[in-house]
Amino acid sequence: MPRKSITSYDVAKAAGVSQSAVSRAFSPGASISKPTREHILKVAGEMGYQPNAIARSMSTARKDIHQKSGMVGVIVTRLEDPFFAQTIAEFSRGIQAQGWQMLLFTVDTEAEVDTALNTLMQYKIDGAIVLSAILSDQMARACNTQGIPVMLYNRSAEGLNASSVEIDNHEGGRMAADILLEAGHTRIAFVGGEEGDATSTRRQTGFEERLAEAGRQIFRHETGDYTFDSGREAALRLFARKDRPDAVFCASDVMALGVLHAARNELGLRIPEDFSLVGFDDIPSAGWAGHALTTIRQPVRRMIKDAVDNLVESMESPALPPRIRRFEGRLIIRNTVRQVGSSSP
Amino acid sequence: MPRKSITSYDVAKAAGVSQSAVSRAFSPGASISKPTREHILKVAGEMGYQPNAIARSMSTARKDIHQKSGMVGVIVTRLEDPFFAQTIAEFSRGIQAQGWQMLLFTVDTEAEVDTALNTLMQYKIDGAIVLSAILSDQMARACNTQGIPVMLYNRSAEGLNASSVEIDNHEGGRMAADILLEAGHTRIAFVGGEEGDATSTRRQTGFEERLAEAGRQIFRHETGDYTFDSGREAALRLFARKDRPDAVFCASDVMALGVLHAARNELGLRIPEDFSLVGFDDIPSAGWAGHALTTIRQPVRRMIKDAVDNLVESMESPALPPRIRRFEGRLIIRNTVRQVGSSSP
DNA sequence: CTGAAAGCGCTTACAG
DNA sequence: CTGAAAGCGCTTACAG
Repeated sequence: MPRKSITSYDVAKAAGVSQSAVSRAFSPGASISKPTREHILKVAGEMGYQPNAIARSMSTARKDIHQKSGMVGVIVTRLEDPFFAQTIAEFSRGIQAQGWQMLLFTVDTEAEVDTALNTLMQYKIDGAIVLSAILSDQMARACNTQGIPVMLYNRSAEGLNASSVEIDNHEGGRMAADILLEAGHTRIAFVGGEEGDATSTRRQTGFEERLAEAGRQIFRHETGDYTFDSGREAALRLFARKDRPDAVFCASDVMALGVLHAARNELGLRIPEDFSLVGFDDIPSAGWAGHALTTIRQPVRRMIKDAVDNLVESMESPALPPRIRRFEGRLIIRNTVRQVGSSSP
Repeated sequence: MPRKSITSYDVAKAAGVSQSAVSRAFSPGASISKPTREHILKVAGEMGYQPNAIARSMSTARKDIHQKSGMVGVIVTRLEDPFFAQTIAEFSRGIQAQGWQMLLFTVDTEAEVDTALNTLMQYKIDGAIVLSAILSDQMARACNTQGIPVMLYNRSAEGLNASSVEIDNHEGGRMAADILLEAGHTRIAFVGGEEGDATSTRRQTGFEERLAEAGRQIFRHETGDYTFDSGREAALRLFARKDRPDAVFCASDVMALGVLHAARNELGLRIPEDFSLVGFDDIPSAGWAGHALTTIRQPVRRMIKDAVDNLVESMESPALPPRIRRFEGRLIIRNTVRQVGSSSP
């Protein structure tokens, strides 16, 4: 027995004004006298009236102007990953704080991003955030002609008409190499993401570059998929052979924790006595006492605030050109890297 | 230079048919001939036309019928918590699989749930999911009269006109007590959520009930807020005194991991040699090799599938009465509880 | 400041 | 099966 919800006409009748007046009472800058607005708001409150956001969005469509829905679409893969969970949580708060709603779309592979965005566009989102994935050139153009700004997070744009916010992966890779070289390591392994993964590739490139400056190169390369289990398996492979690495750099904390747990509890190795370990991201569990993972921290809060602010600006001024922003990571020294001098007898 | 997006009128003109025909071509069961539909779909495809979901939602509003938007609102607190991250990830996939979109609202305290729901209702959501929180009686009624079914997850309803899916917390508490009693423990502490937290209270009640049956009671009670840090602090308090517990049951895995890390790495205690530890939920990191936490598993997949299916049914048949569903947890024995007989010399 | 009216892009009885 | 038209609940020029 659902009843029809009450509309601005109902309120108008009850308040003895026109429907336009009711609409104006609920529009912040509208031209309406203070007493009229207050009276209407009072009557509306008593009746439990709430403006219909869908109808508002509908009527907001004008010639050559993108229809405003008040919603921003967010596309994410692997939401169960702590790094993304934290990211989505921050985005959600940030978007709400600015008065927008978040339409969330979960995708399993990067290939689905275009389709997801397409679906979201049918809902007339005012802007889109794509996490750790890239969209096609064609899709970027479609967003562009429809006046929908796109923000790439944890990826960068390169020629696509999209803003982006990401960590300086190359420099982060260099930092990781730095501390491992400083500790005197020589057989340094790298556990990265799958072949072609942009983030992992950049971290690796920076890492190798710094290694090369010291006359070294990666001792062994393993591939994972950013899950704990893939880190665990990489560790098993890494330490199965006789010539073991004396240090491991992982392209993410989650994988590093997989390495750490497998090494300590399945392989009986000590960290950092038997090998040093460095991660990337600084997710909450990296700091837990029993992990104390040395890692490269991403300033997530600042990065997300920047991303949200920039997207909001673009949604409000569609003419704004896209902006690419890169943040610096910071080395967080905890207990998984051998101290200089404390190693050799 | 955003261009106006193309509408069904544009397609109609290009295809030489009426606008109604275009609309029908995109409505699954509509009365339209196969050749006409195919022709329209072809032309539309070439033009890149996509129906406007907002307009569709608008025109779907009819007398005494709730306007369908195709969106379900989801309200969550603490999305950064692994348990909720996993939950939201599953909900997102489940909702999408059924053809709905997810409008996500993050809230900091339970008091904000009503307001959040109110906002979501302005967007004419077809249904709502509230995670680990309860809404007011009044709000439940408002949803009811507007024909919006509400699904409570991880909470139960009791008289509210809302469906719910949750674990049997009472029985889960009993299970935890069971294994601890069986291991021969006598000084059993409990780390729960804040005063009045429904979930924690139920787990505690079941736990105490089983303890009482064995002629025992809780040795010490600590309070946390479901965060890792609060578990850590509870452990510090618990083991600061001379008369220490020999077992700890935590109302969540996250808190149990806080206890575990603090005990091992800050207090120098061994688990289960110095005390046994049991958690609740079985989040992914509970199973990591270095944790191997004994816990009560929630069948999350099944629970969420059930919740989504039930909500979808209610959205499609508004007359359906709410349904309360409780799932059984399962004891997952790992390495944090002392084996029987291996304790005393 | 206020009201009457057009328009947003669809869906769906209503007639043919 | 098909088209003309009303209607969904708003916003916003346009006149007063």
